Amino acid sequence: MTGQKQVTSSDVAKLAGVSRTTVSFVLNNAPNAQIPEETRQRVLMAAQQLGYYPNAAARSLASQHTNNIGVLLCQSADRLFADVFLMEVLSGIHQVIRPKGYHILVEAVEDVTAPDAYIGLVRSRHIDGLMVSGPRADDTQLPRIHAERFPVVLLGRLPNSDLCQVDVDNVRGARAAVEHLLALGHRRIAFISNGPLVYTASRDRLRGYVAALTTAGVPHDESLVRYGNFSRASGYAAMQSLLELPERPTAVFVASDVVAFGALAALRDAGVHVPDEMAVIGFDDVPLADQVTPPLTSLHLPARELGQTAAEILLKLIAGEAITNRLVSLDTRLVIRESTGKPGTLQSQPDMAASQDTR
Amino acid sequence: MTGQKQVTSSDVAKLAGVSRTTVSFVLNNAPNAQIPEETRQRVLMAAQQLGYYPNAAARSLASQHTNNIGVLLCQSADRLFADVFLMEVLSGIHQVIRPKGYHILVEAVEDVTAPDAYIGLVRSRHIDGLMVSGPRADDTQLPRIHAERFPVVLLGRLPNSDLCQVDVDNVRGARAAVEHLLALGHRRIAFISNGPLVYTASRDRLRGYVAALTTAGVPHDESLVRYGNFSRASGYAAMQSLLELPERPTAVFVASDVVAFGALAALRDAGVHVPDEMAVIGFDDVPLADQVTPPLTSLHLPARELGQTAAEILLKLIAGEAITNRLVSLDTRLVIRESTGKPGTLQSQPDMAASQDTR
DNA sequence: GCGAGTTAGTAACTCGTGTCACTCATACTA
DNA sequence: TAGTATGAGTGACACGAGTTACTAACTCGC
Repeated sequence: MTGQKQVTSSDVAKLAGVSRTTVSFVLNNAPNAQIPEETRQRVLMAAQQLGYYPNAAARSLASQHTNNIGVLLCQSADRLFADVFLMEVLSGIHQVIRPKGYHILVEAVEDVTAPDAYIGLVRSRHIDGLMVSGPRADDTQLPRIHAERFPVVLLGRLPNSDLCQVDVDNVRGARAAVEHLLALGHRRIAFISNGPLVYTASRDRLRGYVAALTTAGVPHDESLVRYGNFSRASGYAAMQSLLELPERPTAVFVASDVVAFGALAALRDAGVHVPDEMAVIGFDDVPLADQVTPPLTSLHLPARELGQTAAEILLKLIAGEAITNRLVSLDTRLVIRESTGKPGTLQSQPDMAASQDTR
Repeated sequence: MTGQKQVTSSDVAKLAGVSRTTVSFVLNNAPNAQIPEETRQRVLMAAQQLGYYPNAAARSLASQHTNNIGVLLCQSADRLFADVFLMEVLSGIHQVIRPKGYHILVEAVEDVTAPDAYIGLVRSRHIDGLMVSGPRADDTQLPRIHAERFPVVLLGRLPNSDLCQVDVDNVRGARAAVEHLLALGHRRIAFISNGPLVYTASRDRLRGYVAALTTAGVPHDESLVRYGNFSRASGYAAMQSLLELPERPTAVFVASDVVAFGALAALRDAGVHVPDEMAVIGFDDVPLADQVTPPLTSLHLPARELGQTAAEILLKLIAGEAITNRLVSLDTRLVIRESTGKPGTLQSQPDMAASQDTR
């Protein structure tokens, strides 16, 4: 297609006056072969001069590895948020993987349950390892691939699986959120979930909420719990419903920033002042969480770090190393803004590794 | 690494009782070879039964194409926005490319000016074509790759280049924004750029602003122009400066939503009501443009369509087809929200293909 | 029954690199 | 001097598929 004749290792060998084998040894720093510095330099010069780049396909064919890792995106319901989140994750993966000479093959799949959704990627030896973002329990290919001992790391939780998994510690994050509200003096704290409880993340965030209350000796009032569905609208509705309660909560933990935006809108429309009449804390710390009125206190997801650690694990798996810790949980970071009260106005009681927003 | 023995076409041939050549012919639907249906079925069954997937490397080596296309991200200054935007673009590319059997190799590069930044991807025949997002004029590899007649499509503008380019029509978009304000009756309209004028996009948006005013016979007042730098803070400062003018504008076109968020904050802090005392219109229509107070009227960037058209062009280039239109401009779409006034309250004068926000 | 034309299928070469096993000097040892 | 290391480098095969040029068998017309 390009019309350009490819420079091969034979050309380099010819120019350097050595055999092709020697060229290969020099360029790959073969540990066994002894090559005198003088020859080495001659080969390197020749390669440089000709602008030689080894053919990737030939190299893969011979060496049995591609230096590609696959990133499979099974986009979940919260698209909007997933977008920006995933780009950060990708960036983290890239950061770790590039210095080792790997490339990223991105694959999005609409229907993971299709029998041929992505197994071809693995079987055709397109990639050396696979990263699955948003794994699903009804994915039948994952077990098969795992059974073939193909390196796989999941970004997200998949219960009852012994695959390597990297995820955010949703329970601890939710706990931290509620503890922050408790530390500010709130006792009547409501909860709006990010999504339905079929999602592990939603379940875990609810669990963290309950746990924090229990630990603090605050009774868990079921009537203060509402469910969102990842959308702004669901947050609006949930908050409206909470406002109709005979005894209003003084604070609400919304397990998703986007849903929290809806809640904020509902509060504004109802003329309820945030944070004086109602403190609001979100989750995810989406990029524009500090742009709304009032700027939203939230829990920052370590997206880049998720990508990095997952990539490190995957590289180990590819190298055949043993993984000691198959379930990694990364901590969220509490970012305090104005929606929970101006810092310092109330009792400021540093409960966790909380950081002021410095964007 | 995986320990699993790969199924080869020889295995399939053996099982089907034919030669390897026949297997290849059947599986690739070779147009020349005549294969009776009965044999065809036998081969297909055998392949199916063994779970045969052709080895990608071997296939690439023999056929001289990889079925991979590279997407190079040269992240620009407006990172925050780029993230979500790029994911949309990727999605569009994927949509077009996947059905044709192509995969996406994502590569981010921090320093494009490095002599070896990404040319290896091309030279090593890792990919069949390249898409460059955010191309830069000081990129020295691009001309070299182009000279080798390697298929390349740019996402963005690169003046003085005969490479294929797909971009948003920033001039027309800006024009539409200002025309909307004019149609609402505004005459004193300020401008805040998204970034410094070294960026083509910034220059074009300014040009569109001036063009719209000129066409409408409104004199262009230089004192109403301010420059942002992609950040919220720059928008805040720019708007403050505009508010200090002896004769305030009644509307402002901010050539970036993020910068516009800053402007909105400045207006709120100054107690200026939007849109009654000051109409504000943004550009980009970032996902949370409808989440701020008041929801921001903006121009929607067709991110997915950008990816799609770029992908279509790249596929044509790879196939060796001639490209008639090397400079494609996609139109933005005016999304009217509350920051320019409730629709219908003033004279509603449909100026362009404006659509109500239906998110 | 014979050449021409078609059908069905294959042997053998190619793609470019990695790597094992082996050679040929030269240097060192006893 | 014979024998053995060691250093420097190569020949040849493997990797798995695409593809060209060819053959063998079979059909048809006369």
